Amino acid sequence: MSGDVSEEPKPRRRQARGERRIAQLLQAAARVFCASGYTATSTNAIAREASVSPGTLYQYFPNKEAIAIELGERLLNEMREAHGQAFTPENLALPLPEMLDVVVDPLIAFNCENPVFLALMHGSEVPGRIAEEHDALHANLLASVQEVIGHYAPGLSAADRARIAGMTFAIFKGGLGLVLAAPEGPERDATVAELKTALLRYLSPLVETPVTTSPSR
Amino acid sequence: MSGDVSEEPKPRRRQARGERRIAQLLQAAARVFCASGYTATSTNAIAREASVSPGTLYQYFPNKEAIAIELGERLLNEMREAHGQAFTPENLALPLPEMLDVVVDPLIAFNCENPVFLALMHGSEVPGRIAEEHDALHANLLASVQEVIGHYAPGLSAADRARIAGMTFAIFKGGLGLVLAAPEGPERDATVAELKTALLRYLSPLVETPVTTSPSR
Amino acid sequence: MSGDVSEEPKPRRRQARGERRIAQLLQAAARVFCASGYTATSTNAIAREASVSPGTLYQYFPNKEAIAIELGERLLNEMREAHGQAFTPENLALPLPEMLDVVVDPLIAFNCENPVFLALMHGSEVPGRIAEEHDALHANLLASVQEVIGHYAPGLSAADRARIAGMTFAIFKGGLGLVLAAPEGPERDATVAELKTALLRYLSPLVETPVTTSPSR
Amino acid sequence: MSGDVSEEPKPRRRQARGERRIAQLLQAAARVFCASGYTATSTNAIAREASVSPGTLYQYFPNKEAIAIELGERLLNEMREAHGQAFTPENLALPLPEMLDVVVDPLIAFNCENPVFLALMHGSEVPGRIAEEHDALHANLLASVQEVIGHYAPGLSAADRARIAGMTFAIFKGGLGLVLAAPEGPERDATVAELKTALLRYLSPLVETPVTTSPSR
DNA sequence: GATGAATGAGGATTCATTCAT
DNA sequence: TATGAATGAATCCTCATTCAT
Repeated sequence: MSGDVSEEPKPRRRQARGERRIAQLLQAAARVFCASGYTATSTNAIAREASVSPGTLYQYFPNKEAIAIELGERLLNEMREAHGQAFTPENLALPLPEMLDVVVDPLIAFNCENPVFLALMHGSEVPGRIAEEHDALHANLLASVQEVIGHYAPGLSAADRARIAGMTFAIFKGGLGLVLAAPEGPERDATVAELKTALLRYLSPLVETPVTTSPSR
Repeated sequence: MSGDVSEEPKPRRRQARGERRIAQLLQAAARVFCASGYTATSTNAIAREASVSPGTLYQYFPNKEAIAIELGERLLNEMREAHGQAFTPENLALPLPEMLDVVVDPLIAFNCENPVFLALMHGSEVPGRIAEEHDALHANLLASVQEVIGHYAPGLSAADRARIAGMTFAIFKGGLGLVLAAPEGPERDATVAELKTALLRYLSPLVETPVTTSPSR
Repeated sequence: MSGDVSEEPKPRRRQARGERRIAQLLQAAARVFCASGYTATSTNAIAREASVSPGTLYQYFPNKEAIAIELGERLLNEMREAHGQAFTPENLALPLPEMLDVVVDPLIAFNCENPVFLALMHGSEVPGRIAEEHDALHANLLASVQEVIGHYAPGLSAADRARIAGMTFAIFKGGLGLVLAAPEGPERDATVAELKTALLRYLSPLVETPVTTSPSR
Repeated sequence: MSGDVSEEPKPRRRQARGERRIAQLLQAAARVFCASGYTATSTNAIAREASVSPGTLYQYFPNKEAIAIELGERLLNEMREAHGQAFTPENLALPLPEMLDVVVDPLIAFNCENPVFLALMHGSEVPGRIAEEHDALHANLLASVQEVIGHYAPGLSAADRARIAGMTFAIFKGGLGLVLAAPEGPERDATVAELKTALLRYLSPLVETPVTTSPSR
């Protein structure tokens, strides 16, 4: 790991160059996916957007699907790195409204800067069925939501938790779409606030507090 | 020449045949849209599914867009005819929870029988931007939601009402996706219940009643 | 021819009806050929222009080619009937300039009223090779020109006469195109005059007169 | 990095290959246009004739029109390069008969070697109307003819010159068709001679010479 | 006869993917 | 590695022609 210095420089440079190419291609893909949707995006268009030849694209990705998968993974990691502290024990100890602020705001911010994220999750657009390339992303995020739900409502059955997490995630995705569609500025802010309101209203009753007024469930 | 009976049969039959063909094509299109998504669906695939030659398809529709539009319109009308009584004055006079039962259940039932409906609304998959062919459908439904919202919360500003209607519709669409993804049976029923819960929790605080039970906002 | 009256009425009517249909179709074809050219014209377009179903068209003509052929033949006959007296012995006895007036003017007039004629002769547009459907028309007219040439210059060898007739006809067709392209009015008239001048200049030297003014050959 | 030799070969080769492909496609197009006429020619047929896939054709030309345009331009340039000296001051100073020899012969020779030229000018076959893709070619040549006419008959009004140039060009095109239709050998030669005769006879009277015998105009 | 629905091969064009350079 | 030319299957759509009514 430390020793063999003589042989590595070139590979490293190559790897570095390769990494740069990959990043370049993924960014281009992100832009084109956003502009045209995943299905309607052609690999040639991605290559063109990346100012690279189609051959080069295929040197790094076997096909369009692989690009979507890699892009999704990277975004997920990036999100985790940037805002992963959202799910720290301290945050999870916060009361629900505060937790939502701390967790949802950065999530939305991240998605505003990376609108592909939602594009990838809408994925192959077939409602109810999610294509392989977008599945991992989806499953991953859903798992996080489940975890949080489980934290705030530990008494739920696995099925209930899954269902509630699914609904929460669905609300979030739907609201996120509205947020991204709103023009930046007060309108978008209001939409964000509305989304948080919706989530709060949906989730509050689940939180087991000593004094619950409405046993709505 | 004598009675005006002799002339009608043929045109009528023709029209009937044409109507049947159109229906057949639209049903085929519905199936293929559901299976592959709107964008990825080819007109040839629709023709094949309808056991018809491509030329025949083009005798009735100038292009894929037109199929989507016609399909959307018909579904909308069908829905209105079947469950249009949902928005009767009597129903709008019901308390929110009952109204949701009366309105949402048939809507969901309709969508379970016509899953294209959601596929069409997800439309061209680019989040935030809705293609022409799906726009009308979307706008139409959104208008209905706005109306209902306005009915239950007449004091809202136009902007607020629009935002809330948008969020309500988004929640509905998201939940509907979950419902359609759930296998028929108790799981689907539970998902439907969950969706109604979500909508109820989101909308209850808007209802201006003297005595509000849950001061969640 | 005289007796059998009882059976004919119906067939006759039928034939009459058929003739009307055929005329209607040919007129429609003429219009469409003129507007789009022979090759680019579809049989469906002809049927539509004739306000008739494609099936009906094919009841009278086996294919597009047959339409062109029949149209050409009819035009030729019409032309002969209307202006066939052009080639009477008296006219052929006229001096060349007068003959040209008497022959060319009606020809051009006829073509101005029936611009398909030229469209059909340009035919399948492959220069030098003339498709079957337009060949007969061409050959027929060329034969007439040869006859006239032979009349005015009886001393020519068959080959010379054929060549000169070909060139004469080519000049006429070329000039006719210019005439049809010119807007009706003085410009068209001038073009007609120019065409006659060209023909006269080309043909004068062939006329064997004792005193030839221009020894250009 | 040291000499600028290392970088050029590839681009150059690429360009050379591209040029070769374009040339190959244009030659193939020329052959097919000649054989079937412009309208009836399909891009697939051109690709097949060029032993190339349809995709390759579309890498170089956006559509059939572009092929015709490029082909026309190249032929025009080629013609100008090969026989452009035709319109030198010296030639224009020649008496009409000699000028025709010097100008028409090479023109015809060029067209015999490139019969597409005429096919392109006959163009979209609708008499009187010339499609965009063939218009430039036509206009260009017509302008040349006008220039020459203007040189030999400077006293003409613009309208007269235009009309005479049009007629001259029409005669030339018509005669050229006959030439191309004639089998190579004495028959073709005779046809060429006949065409020159026709042009000479048509144009001679225009030439303002001190002693004109027949003021036919 | 007349209709117009139906066919299916064919045309223009695109695109994921491969390959020689 | 990088290029971009090349491929050919697949798309959308048209059209000559046929056929049931």
